[in-house]
Amino acid sequence: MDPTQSNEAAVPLYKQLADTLRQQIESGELNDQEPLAPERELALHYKVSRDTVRKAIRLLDEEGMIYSDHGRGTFITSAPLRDMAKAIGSFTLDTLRRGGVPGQKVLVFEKVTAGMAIASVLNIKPDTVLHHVKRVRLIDGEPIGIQDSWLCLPKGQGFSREQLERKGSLYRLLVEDLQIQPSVALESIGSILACEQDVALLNLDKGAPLLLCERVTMSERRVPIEYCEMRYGPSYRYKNKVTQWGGN
Amino acid sequence: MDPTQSNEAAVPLYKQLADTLRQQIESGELNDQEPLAPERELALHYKVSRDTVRKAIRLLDEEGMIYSDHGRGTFITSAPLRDMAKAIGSFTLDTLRRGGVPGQKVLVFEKVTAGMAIASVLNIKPDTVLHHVKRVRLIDGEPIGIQDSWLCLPKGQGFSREQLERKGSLYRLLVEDLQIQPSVALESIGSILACEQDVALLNLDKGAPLLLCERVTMSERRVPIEYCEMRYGPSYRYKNKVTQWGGN
DNA sequence: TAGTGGTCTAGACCACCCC
DNA sequence: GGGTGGTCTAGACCACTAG
Repeated sequence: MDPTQSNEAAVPLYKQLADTLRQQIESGELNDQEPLAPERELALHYKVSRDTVRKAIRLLDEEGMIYSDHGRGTFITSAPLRDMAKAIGSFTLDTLRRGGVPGQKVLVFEKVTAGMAIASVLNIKPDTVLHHVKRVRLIDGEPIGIQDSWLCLPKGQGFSREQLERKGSLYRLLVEDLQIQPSVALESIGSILACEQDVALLNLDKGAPLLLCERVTMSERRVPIEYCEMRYGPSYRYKNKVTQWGGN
Repeated sequence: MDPTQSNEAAVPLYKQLADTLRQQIESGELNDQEPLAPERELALHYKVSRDTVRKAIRLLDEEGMIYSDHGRGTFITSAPLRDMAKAIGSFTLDTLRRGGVPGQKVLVFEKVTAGMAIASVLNIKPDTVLHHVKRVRLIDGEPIGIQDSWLCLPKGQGFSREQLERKGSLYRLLVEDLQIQPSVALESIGSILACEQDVALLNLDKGAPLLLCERVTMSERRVPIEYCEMRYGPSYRYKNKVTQWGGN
């Protein structure tokens, strides 16, 4: 627990501590709704300052692993709730959690120039060259949804169809191969009737209702990097966590 | 900027500072994508520690108002993105932002005993008494969605139909009248065909696709307080912000 | 009243970006 | 090299909860 020595990796102390605690929780060393050790005690035990402990706790809180009650203690979220929180934002993890095998079939892989609509949401000039990828998402080989992605990558960066098919996940390709870390995405979600192509690709009945999700993904500098349209059949459920309360 | 004196309200310093900065941004004193003053400078100017400044900045970051870049500075999110972030999680705010007038029509207001399904998601014993409220949501008087809520309130607490109709918002009723602050909600979102009742209430065509959103809302102590089923017609778009990346 | 989390401070050093 | 945000510390006091 010392990032100055062995500055290999150089993971911050509070992240190391969070990893340690996360592992303890997931391995069942600590039971649901049981209190964690008090912050001061953890600080003493791991030989870090209380502030560092608090940062680790905050991280785990944001992940939905634990929560703090003023004056009472810090408690472990119940296992069902933890599982649900983990499934959020990840087709792959959610599928695995339900015991399914995630997959994809790449239908279209091309470079295109941005039209007005996409240029507008990505905040770029029309006719900028984009990567366009159209995929069918599979669970246990069954088609579940269609994803149309338009990516605006930094000049000189790109990837091949084979690279994407090997990774199996566009997100992992961005992070691992292109060093691009998505930080925030804004989504607009609605319903729509399946068109003929949707019916054919997803193996649905005519007139089936679809979940339509449009997403703009931004890098850490809040530069839009991807616009994505997703269509899911009625059997898929999108998971979400709400933490902002404006006054519904 | 001193909570020890005039301990009226006793709003923490970093929240006061966040309010100040938020107001400056919204009033246009600072322009989009312009850098904020450096943290050390803000600390000096407002006579607080740098750590307090950082807490305020973190708060505004979570709200989507600003973002920080290591080594470069802290910048103001562009206005369109700020607006979109503000609309999240709030039917009322989103509607107002689009220039509409939000409304509601209460269809059902009753006390019921929990069935097995609802008892399970709310983590309570079956036959516990719940408030059941069914409403149609309106924009400019037009029906947009149907919401079915089951509320599990602390013993002795309750509210009347008139109270709800006066507030116009179940959320505000919880916070202002019952001192219950929602902290996290987990949602499962999918699509479904409108049934006969949906068609009639929302004034849709037969076979219209609906957005179905099921939500469990929890209090600050992670006690489930509400289960809600929402059905929206194709004209409504649900807004969402994604900040967790597990590996899509 | 004792114990917990929440806020605040002052100062230090590191990591990153850009000139 | 100079300026920025990111991490870390040690200690103080406040606010809330529970026995």
